[in-house]
Amino acid sequence: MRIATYNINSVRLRIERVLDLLKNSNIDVLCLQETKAENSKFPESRFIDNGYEYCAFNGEKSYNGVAIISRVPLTNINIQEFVNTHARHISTDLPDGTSIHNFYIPAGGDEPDRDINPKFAHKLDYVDSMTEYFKSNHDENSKLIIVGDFNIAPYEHDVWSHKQLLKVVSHTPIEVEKLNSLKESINWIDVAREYIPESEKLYSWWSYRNKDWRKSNRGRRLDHIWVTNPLKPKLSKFEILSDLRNGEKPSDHVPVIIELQE
DNA sequence: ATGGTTGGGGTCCAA
Repeated sequence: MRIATYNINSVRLRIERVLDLLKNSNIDVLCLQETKAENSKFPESRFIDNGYEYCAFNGEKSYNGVAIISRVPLTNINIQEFVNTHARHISTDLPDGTSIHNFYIPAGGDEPDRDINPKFAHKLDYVDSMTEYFKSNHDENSKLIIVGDFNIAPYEHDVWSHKQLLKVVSHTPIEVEKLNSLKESINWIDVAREYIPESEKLYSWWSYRNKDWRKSNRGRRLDHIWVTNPLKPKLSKFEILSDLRNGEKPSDHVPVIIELQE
């Protein structure tokens, strides 16, 4: 079973790119963020026509939006609201009973101060609300996967310069602390760092504002896949498709993939 | 210290 997460920054603009990913990387379940399409405009038929019969989506006009695209049946599709009504979450069960939660955590604006920046306050409250949700509704012995654009790069080597980003939203100590509490809620395992040591630079996002993303390589690891302990022995592969930052009209994020043995 | 780019929808907001 191959599961991917990808912040696509408009599913309609990049539908061909997404279909290529599904085909070329043999994906079973794809979780998208920033679809930027209300549900009536979600290109569901394009996925169905390409062998992905099961689509669950939660969108809104212009902003946010998440979706799960699958070639295996999805059951118990559920949408939770955290803090407000933004379309930032969707979850489903897979045939083997594993539940998967797909999140688009708020970016948080520019100023890392909750008293003067409501977007930053929203981000911190959002992560707190996720922590409460998992603590009260789930436990570490269930088969659970959480994926998405978390908009937080927790470790020193999850950003290109720890020192220069300490006061930049996505890598501030308060955000990292909130993310750590979420991680501890039901003892989540950060799959990326099971495969690639914390001492190694690892990114999933590069800003559009750098002329040559590869040359400047000012990246951040904002996209995550975490699993609970019962799934740990089933993990068989981890990939970040950095090459997809290239080509015509790329997203600023790249796909992150895990493989689980059946 | 500043500005750099992109997408959606509509002449600006969010990332």
